[in-house]
Amino acid sequence: MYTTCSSCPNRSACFDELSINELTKVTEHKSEITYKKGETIIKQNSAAKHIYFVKSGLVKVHIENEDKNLILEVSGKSSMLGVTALNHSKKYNFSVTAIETVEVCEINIDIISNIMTNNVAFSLSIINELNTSIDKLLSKVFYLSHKNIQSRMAELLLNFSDKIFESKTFILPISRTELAELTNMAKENVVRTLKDFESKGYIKSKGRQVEIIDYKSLSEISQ
Amino acid sequence: MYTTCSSCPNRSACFDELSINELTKVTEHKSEITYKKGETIIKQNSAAKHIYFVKSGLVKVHIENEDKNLILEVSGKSSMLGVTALNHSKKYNFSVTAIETVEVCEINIDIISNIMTNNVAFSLSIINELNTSIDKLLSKVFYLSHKNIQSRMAELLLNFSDKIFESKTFILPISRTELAELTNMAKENVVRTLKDFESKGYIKSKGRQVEIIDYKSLSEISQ
DNA sequence: CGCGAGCTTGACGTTGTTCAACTAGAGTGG
DNA sequence: CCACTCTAGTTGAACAACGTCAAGCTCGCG
Repeated sequence: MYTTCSSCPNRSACFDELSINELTKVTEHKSEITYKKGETIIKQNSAAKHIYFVKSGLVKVHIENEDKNLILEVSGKSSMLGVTALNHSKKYNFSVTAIETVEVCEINIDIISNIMTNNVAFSLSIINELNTSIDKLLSKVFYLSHKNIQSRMAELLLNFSDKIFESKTFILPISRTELAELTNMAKENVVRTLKDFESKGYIKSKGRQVEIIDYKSLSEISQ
Repeated sequence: MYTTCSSCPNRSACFDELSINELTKVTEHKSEITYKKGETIIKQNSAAKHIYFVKSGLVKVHIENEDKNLILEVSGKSSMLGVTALNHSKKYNFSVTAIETVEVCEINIDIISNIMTNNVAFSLSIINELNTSIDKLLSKVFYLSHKNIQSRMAELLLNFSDKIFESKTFILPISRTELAELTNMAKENVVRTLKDFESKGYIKSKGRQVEIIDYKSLSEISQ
């Protein structure tokens, strides 16, 4: 289903700064693409040609490495991906992969750059977006250096519940192994920690199905 | 010693995008301030009123927390500090403290914002700057999640040698405790790791004096 | 029905932290 | 000038947290 950017309900916030003409220009130059689970949207270190916007579905943003992967975050609709390639290297510094069926709008980076050079409000909005990314990364650095596995898992579950699914019950969109890559722990410890939370009555879970029972306790554990 | 921004040898890269008039405007509105060791330049969570530029000396960028501190990086001349407060919260998301005598230029954030709304090239340069910060944070996330203490300490020493002091011999600008906060290890392990490197002939050290002897081995350890 | 990927469990080993005690050096007041 | 104190640094031993390994299990799918 084709959507014009001017009427897209899931567009990123920075599009609010565009004029009618600019929105039309973006609409004309964008491609809407559907990725299936497991397909690569952005490949780390490749030359940046496009900026991507998630219309629907969930993706994982991750750093690839010979021995050990690292998932930075799981994000969904209205996410803007690839803006961090707007530096002198012009390369993506992470990979993005669909973890379910995902609709993405792909816009040539030159179109975006061109609009930025003519529309300061849009540039400022991009700056705001980048600063949000920096905030997230600062939280991640804190999360990795100051929290134990219980705390990291609790925070992860609350994050899924609050930010991604907006519900106390949800289906984990990723495997145990990927949960491990997202929380920086061994996959065995993902299992053990989830079991522990269940035995303490904080959650109910079966396979990927999760229900948050005791939000307050999880919140305290996650600090 | 008063310097005009147009002739400042240590100014940040984004100033290259300013017109003569804009440089004059910044020069007229900036304050040059000297901070002594231990003095706070930016306080985390305070309302952002200024952007800071380091003219000389070293600062530590850190996140404060009740029980455990976290140093993000040590930076020196030409660093731009506080741009990440250009988001809707308008608060600094970290603290910056002088670790030696530091000369700083302080510019009102409204002056910077005003120039950004009139000069797209400057905004784009700020975007580039922010993307460099993001790259650094991505490296930090990787560093924290994938490297052991030996590897982290080796990387830190090489970073001081290559980036900050540009010399095989240097004097550590921070205490063992702060080294621990920067590498996310116990201060006891900072001591042990340094001793270990010395016993293996990778470095020579006495107090804060360090000499890199076997760059190659340290580089391998740090990956 | 059997295969395989992902999941689960327990035992064990390693890494790194914590604790407690000790040392060295710098600053202070008598 | 010498005791005194205070902080930073150092050391070893005990301990906890977490990862690794190996084996067994489950469930969807051909």
